[in-house]
Amino acid sequence: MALQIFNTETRQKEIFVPLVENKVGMYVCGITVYDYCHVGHARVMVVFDTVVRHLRSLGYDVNYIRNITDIDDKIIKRALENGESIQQLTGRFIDAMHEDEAAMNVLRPDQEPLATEHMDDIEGMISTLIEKGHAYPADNGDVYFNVKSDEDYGRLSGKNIEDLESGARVEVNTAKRDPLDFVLWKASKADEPAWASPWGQGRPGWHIECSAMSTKCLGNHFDIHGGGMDLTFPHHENEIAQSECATGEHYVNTWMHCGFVRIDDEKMSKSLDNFFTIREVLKVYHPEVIRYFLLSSHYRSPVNYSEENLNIAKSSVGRLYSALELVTPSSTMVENTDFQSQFMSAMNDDFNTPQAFAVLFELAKEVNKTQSADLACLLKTLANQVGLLEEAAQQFFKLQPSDSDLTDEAIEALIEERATARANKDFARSDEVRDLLLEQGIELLDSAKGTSWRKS
RNA sequence: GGCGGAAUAGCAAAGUGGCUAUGCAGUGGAUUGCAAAUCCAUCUACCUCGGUUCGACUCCGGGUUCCGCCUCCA
Repeated sequence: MALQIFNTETRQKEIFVPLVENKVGMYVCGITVYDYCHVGHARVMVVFDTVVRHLRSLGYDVNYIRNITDIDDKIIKRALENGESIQQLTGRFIDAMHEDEAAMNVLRPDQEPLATEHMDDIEGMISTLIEKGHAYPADNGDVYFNVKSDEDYGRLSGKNIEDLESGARVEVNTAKRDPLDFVLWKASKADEPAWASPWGQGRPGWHIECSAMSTKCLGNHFDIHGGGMDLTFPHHENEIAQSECATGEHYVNTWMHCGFVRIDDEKMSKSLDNFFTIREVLKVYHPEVIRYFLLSSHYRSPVNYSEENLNIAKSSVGRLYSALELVTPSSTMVENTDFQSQFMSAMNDDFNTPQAFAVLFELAKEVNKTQSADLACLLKTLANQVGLLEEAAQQFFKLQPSDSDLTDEAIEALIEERATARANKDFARSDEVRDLLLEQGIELLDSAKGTSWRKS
């Protein structure tokens, strides 16, 4: 089964055909760095990381670009509040973002362009748009994109200009010729950071940086562009308008958008102040549990953040690891099994991770039953393709975040003591030790090979 | 108001015009000194009303409810 991807623009799954054979150019809208990343950001990171991993496993040479927005109104405001420079603020949160990603097994993109480092490209694209009559400098020093000059405007989000006009909110900005026009270049006030431009001191509008940087990194026309669903309109719609009006070429073949993380059936977002940061959640759950949770529903569906659902994810990942704890994977994988082809088919069907997970569970059952080290290797290999089961199995169960104060040495000592008691058939003491450890969230598992432990 | 997406067992979540999805939890059994893990068996489903069909959870139409975008948002 060939890879099919749901394209937001056509609202259907399409067989993926890259522009250049065996190569994929992919751009994903990253985050604006003025705070810690939350679980909603984590989903975008994990989903597109999984997309890239799968494309690579299919043999594509992927050039994965994800930008960082390091200049905008919120950044300016937050830096002012904190009494620090913009560079200090963004630098801190870029580092924090990289830590969070690394924790969740998210591979770094090939390039992470910063808006502030591409002012020339941004300026160039704005100039071209003005030359071609698609943009105009206004009296207040701003430069706007003229939406009416783009006949195709609205095709990604399925909106038409008339509907947008009738639904337009009260426009306070009178410098625009039309309420639908959006800003490409913002004139700066006296105390704001500014870059020189033919239109005076200012900074870029939000949408233009992605058009300029994606074109710079991937060319005028590339394969895949992704982001969260909330970016479909206006951000990506505006990107298409800017890019296609500037270059005269088709901009992007496949648009991918991932669904929201919800809390109590509401979108997790900064403006609703109902978010959990990645680092908060990592204090309670192992990174692979979070990763599993985020991939346990299809990327376009909403996923509900709750303790119950995280706990389900924890138990589920535990089941997969149990198989690998029971059977040490060999170094030779069995190729061309049904499991492998089912797994690949699921992933080829618009990255159907829940279906792929079902295959992993069936494979885990088979590993448990047959004790096949080769199948265990297959399980690990396939799971690795979606960034799971990368830990040593024994380690996974010991690395669960918990409140226990016991050191590994203390646990091992108690296990020793219990072993002696058991050898002497002192089962009362043996059970005492088991209960003692259980109170600390430590579970003991006896087997022919001896006693192992895990944090519950 | 415009546009778009959802409704599946206790919970989570795929999928299909007729055949056990899967995971978590529950129940019974095997195993265990006792447990856990594992294996076997097992109970709970497809929002509602019509239509098409030999047959619909799956297709079509009307409802209902929920969510998102239309302002910054991943």
